[in-house]
Amino acid sequence: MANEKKTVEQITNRDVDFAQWYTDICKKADLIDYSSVKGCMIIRPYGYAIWENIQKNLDDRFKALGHENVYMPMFIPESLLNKEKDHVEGFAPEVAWVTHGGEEKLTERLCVRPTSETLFCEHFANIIRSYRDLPVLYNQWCSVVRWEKTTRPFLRSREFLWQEGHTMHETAEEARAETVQMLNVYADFHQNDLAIPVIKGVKTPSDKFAGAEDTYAIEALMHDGKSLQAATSHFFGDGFAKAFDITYASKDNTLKYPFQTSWGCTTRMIGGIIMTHGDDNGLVLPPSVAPIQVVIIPVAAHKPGVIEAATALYDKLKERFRVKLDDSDQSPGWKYAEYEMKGVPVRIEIGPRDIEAGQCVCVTRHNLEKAVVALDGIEDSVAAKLQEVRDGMYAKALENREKRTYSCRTLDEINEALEKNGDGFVKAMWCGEEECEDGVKAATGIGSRCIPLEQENVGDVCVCCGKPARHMVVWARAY
RNA sequence: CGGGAUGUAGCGCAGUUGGUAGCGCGCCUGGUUUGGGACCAGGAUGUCGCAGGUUCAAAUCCUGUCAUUCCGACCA
Repeated sequence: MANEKKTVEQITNRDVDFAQWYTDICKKADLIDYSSVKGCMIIRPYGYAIWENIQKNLDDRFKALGHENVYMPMFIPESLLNKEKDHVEGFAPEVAWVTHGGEEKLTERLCVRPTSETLFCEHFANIIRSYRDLPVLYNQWCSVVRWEKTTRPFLRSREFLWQEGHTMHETAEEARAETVQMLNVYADFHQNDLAIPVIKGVKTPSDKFAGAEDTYAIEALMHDGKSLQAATSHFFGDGFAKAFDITYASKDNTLKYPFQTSWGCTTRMIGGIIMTHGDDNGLVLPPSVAPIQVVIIPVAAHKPGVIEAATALYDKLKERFRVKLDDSDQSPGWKYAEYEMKGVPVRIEIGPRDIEAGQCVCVTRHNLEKAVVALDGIEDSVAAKLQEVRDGMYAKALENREKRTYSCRTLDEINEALEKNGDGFVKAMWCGEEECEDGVKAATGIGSRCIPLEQENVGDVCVCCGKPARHMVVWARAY
């Protein structure tokens, strides 16, 4: 009986069917539910709470750097979307159109924003007059719509939540510095808060954002060896400014075009958390964004003093941590499994034996190790445990990435490495020609992810054509 | 967008040659339990994804459609 029950609630083994495992976690950890429209997911309270924590953390970081939040409309008139040529070409195939208002056909159809560059540009043209108006440092939290063909929860949904920063600067240098600064914010957030190691790099020209001069990105390697673009930061130069006629009077009293950036990250990061840290027991959440950082489970709760001790513990911890006391009448074993599925970083068990001894049992989610901890000074012990979880998670993720990173000099070496060790990051040299980028993809199935900012010399010639190499590129299969 | 698979109770599934729907878990009530998904007894829950069609009769056969999922091509 017990076995049957376990089977019903169990998730697919991660290493047996990674895709199915991922989907199971999304549903069983109560992160999402499906709606009746393809690719549009319902983010449930537990999933949304993760997003809120991500938002809070990043929003504080943005504001500390002088950015202000704004809100733009969700509709873009077709003529406005069409103003920048590369931009339209990039997004037109995947926008959703509004053609009617009530029963009446609109004279001009409106697209549901797939991104808001055009709206920001239209607005910037109206508000930027003088060099004194610069820089403009805006950000917006909203949802955007892209009519994807293949959809997956968090990783690729037709509507997704994100943040898009849009800034305007006097000089190209200043805008470029902003672009890199924000890339670093994302990288720091991923590594320190999400415990996800990332590679910072520049996209190859074929992989740039539609309308950007340079696209920077951070790439993270998931447990199955596929890469996830976790955030992007774009340097626009003055291309959009020219297309939208945004000018300002400079100090020398001449009209100039400002330089622009945009940068964003999405609910996709939640998918990244799942695929980087999750295991066969379910989700594993980084303490920094976990809706519940500590769960307290009273054991033998009916025995005198147990609930009182658990409540006292809860009161002690709640000032410093997001803590939950589960005093429901489920069995302790059920609760252990439940909060493991939900990825709660630290679990505290407290029963009669512990109370007697003035201690509790502390279990860290990422390695399921149990430790006996004194109730005296428990706040600091829990803080240390949470740090231990974050560090352990990072180390584990980094170890997986190192294990799956291959330096290759030839296409054959790439195929051999992937064949032998499975998917991962391939470091290989590139001449800079798009034909060779395509050539690598055709010969090995992996694509260029980015040109890392930190370059290494893996060889002197292009892995594809053998001509002199210009960059070391990281290649991988991607989500 | 192409190829495969799947839609029956909240979840996992069964349902034979067409005859009007069942099992396990969960849920509710009562009791006993409680240190790794407890046990006993009783109870409630369904337009069989949706729309057409064939038939005296459709969960079952046919057509269409929507959604989920996997594999490719495209994209955060």
